[in-house]
Amino acid sequence: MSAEIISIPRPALHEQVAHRLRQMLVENRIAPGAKLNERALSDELNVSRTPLREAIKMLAAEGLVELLPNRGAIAVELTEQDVLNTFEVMAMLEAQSGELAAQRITDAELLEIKALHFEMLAAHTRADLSAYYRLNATIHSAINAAAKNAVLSSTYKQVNARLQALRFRSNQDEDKWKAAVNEHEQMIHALEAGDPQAMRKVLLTHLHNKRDVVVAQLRADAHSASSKAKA
Amino acid sequence: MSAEIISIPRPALHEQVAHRLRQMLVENRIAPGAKLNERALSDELNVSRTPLREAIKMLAAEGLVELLPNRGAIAVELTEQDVLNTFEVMAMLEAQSGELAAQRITDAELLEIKALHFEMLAAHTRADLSAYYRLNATIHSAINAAAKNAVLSSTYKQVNARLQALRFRSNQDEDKWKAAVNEHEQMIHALEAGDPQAMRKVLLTHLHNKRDVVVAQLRADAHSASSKAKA
DNA sequence: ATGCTATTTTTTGCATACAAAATTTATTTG
DNA sequence: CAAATAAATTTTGTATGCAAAAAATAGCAT
Repeated sequence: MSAEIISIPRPALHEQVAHRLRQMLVENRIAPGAKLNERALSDELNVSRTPLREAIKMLAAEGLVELLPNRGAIAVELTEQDVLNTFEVMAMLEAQSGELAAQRITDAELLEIKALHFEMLAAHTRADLSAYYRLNATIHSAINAAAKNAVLSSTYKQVNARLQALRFRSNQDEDKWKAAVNEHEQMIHALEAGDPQAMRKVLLTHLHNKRDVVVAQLRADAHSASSKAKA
Repeated sequence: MSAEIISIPRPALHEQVAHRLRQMLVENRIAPGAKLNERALSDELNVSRTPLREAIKMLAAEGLVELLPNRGAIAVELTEQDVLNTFEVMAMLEAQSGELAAQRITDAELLEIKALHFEMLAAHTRADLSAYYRLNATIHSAINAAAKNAVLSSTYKQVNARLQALRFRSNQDEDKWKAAVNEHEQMIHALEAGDPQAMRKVLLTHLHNKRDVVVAQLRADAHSASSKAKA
């Protein structure tokens, strides 16, 4: 019997475009509230408007852009209340993921999370912010994957995506960072111990703190923006 | 100052089409696993393929259809494991909604939920299954709305949509129904008492039971299908 | 008949064309 | 000069056309 021939055809254009648009949104190359001009984007991405529009519709369903009838799409602009609401949901998704992961994680998965944790410490030591955030996100994804629930994972990814644009800029101070690292270590202990409730608790704390950092940053940004406007 | 002129333009075609496709999927007019033929659908819905394809992309992002590269889209077919995973997420979303609702519900919202509850009893008494399911869904949506978290609501709606096609058929027996009604009454008490933990608990039980009903139905269907195939 | 290959047909994916709506610019009027 | 209005431009929304891929059919060999 021949092995299944898995052709890996490059993803469809609308998928590629959706991917690139997500990146642009997360990296704030498209600012919150900014219009997504179809002609400009199709020029920039070298595709026709058809797959571009299909991608935009997907992002709208994901909650990353807002569709204005006859006026195209804009990047979502989260109010502080939106951010709080989103964190309320994220906290619950992470708590549940952690709880399930503590019950279902395999040894290999746990080892990988430990390894990622050290890599994250390395990135922080090198002051490589980009790598640090990437590894942090990867660790949380790994915990999620360990929960062995695809619906939970996809829901998590989708809600989390809305916050990525914010966290990309949020720069926490040394104390907050130490607390975060401590919480990550507690997570690893809880996973090792197979203690779902401990896992839930530390993740709720972790998300709570993350929320506070992001909201503080948000307020600082809003303030500097308004004083800039005055000047 | 003139009042804001709110033109209520009929929604864009791709929205209408998405809505109708969702309905068709929920009502099993498009069976799980069935192909969504673009030409056939655009004929049936009297639209060109462009808005149809945009709608399909939205449904894909919502998890209602699956996109097969170069082979179009099919209605998602949930395995039993998928159903269990989905209920695991739904239970958590409902539990959290209920917990928040118990803290945030207004008197008016509570009264409306009570009214809906009696309407549901009426529908059941008349053996009006369709109205019964609709009212049941409306009550759960109302609890959700009372949680005052738009992100939670939209997430809830999206995950719930995947189960609608299943529940549409699931016919519970009298005992199960009495238990469900009892749980609904407990919910109302918990909301009145403003008791988040009681609310969480009863909703977890409620979803647990719903899951069992649906899974049992699913297994019965699978069995009758396979014995039919044999004959 | 069965399995394989070639040909036709269908279907999807993408680009383009056209119509309708919104936005911008120009013009007019007080 | 400001406000209002009208014309021009841009932008979105939808339909259609064409190419590539997949599916179905037909033909052929064993």
